[in-house]
Amino acid sequence: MKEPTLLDNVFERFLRSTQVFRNREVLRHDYIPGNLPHREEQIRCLGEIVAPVLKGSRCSNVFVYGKTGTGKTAVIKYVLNRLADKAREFGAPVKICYVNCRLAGTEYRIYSSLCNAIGVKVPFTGLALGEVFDRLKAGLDSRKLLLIVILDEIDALIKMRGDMLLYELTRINEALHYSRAAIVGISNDLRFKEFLDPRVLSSLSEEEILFRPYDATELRDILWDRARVAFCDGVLVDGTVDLCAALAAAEHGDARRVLDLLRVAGELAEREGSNFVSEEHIRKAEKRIEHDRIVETLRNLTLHSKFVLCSVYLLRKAKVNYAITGDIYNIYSELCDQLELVPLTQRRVSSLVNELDVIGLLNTRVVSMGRYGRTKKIRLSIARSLIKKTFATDDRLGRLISYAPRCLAEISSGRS
DNA sequence: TGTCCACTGGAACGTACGGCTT
DNA sequence: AAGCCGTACGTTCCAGTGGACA
Repeated sequence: MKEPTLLDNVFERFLRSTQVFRNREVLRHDYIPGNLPHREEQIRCLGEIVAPVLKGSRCSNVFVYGKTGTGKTAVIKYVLNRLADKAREFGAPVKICYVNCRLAGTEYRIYSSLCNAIGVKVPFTGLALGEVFDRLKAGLDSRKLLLIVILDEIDALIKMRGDMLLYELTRINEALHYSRAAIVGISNDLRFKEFLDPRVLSSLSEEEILFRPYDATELRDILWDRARVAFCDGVLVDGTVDLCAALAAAEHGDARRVLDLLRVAGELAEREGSNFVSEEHIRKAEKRIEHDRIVETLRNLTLHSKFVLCSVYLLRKAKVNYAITGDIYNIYSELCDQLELVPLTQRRVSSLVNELDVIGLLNTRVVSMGRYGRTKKIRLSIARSLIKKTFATDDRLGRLISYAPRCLAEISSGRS
């Protein structure tokens, strides 16, 4: 008989523990529920816009915008899935193609997704953009289809590549004789319209639908809807759902975030072997999500940004109240020397400090110290322990975390 | 009131690289 | 395969800045 391993024990405990989730998939971002509370108006509006395709006419282009987690993608997928069902029922030649522009990345890949959706084969690469577009038009016309193209995160594409693709797509019907295409553009950025050519804008925005953020009451309804399916009966203690909703409402009414919060809280309860999810679990989940976000951000920094952050860390460790650009640059250069790397210029390091400020790892403020010049006061805005823990696992940075810079004594004598 | 410090941050430019295009 | 192009990353240069200090 084999001895049970550590992992066997983990699995055993999991299987024996009381069940928290009935169906945790319901809490994932990509799950499309059968009911979308507080989006009835948008559903009806989009439904009315796309309905003409059931009678063989082209529908208007639609421009949908709203912040992340306001239900744009879910509503559109929901409505167009239903439309596709109805179209099959009535034998209408409708084809729907969903493309996430940010994930697709290039115009070529977007065209090639559209080609694949209507059954036109194109190589992964190698063709001129114009050629792929021509094949799309030819393929579309020969199949006599009503194509609805959903371009999600369209703002990401425009910012990266300009609006050429949208210009071509909004004019595609001029080149078609037997088919018609309509575009549903989805944008997270409300100012995105400013980037568009007026001709593209007027064509794309034949109809517009706005998704405003959910408030706490609406988030609570959404959450209850999902929670009833996701969790076993009696698992959610009174007040947990309300707390989740309140926390997320305070941060721009993002429904995705609230679902994450509840899922992670449930997982924490599950691991503890608890048979209910309490407010305590929600608080822990919030900390866990924030912790994971910071660790992920730290890991993904470039080497030099890590060095800059490490310099601020070392200053803070030496009890220096605040750092200024010059100090940080001195320590940073010393760290580079240690690893035999050529340091970047102070100008560049100053930009890196700004970037670290923008992503919330540093807190900076431009100050004038009179005769002693104008500079920037820089502080850490995350816990020192988090940096230590994350960088300790890195070969090179692990050494630097415990390094004592020579210039530190001079700095700390002047400013502790 | 003018000087001076220690930068800030904009602009122009160079280089490397990945991916598109022919 | 090779050229082209856009982008990211970085450098160099420099005008501008706010307040202590003489």
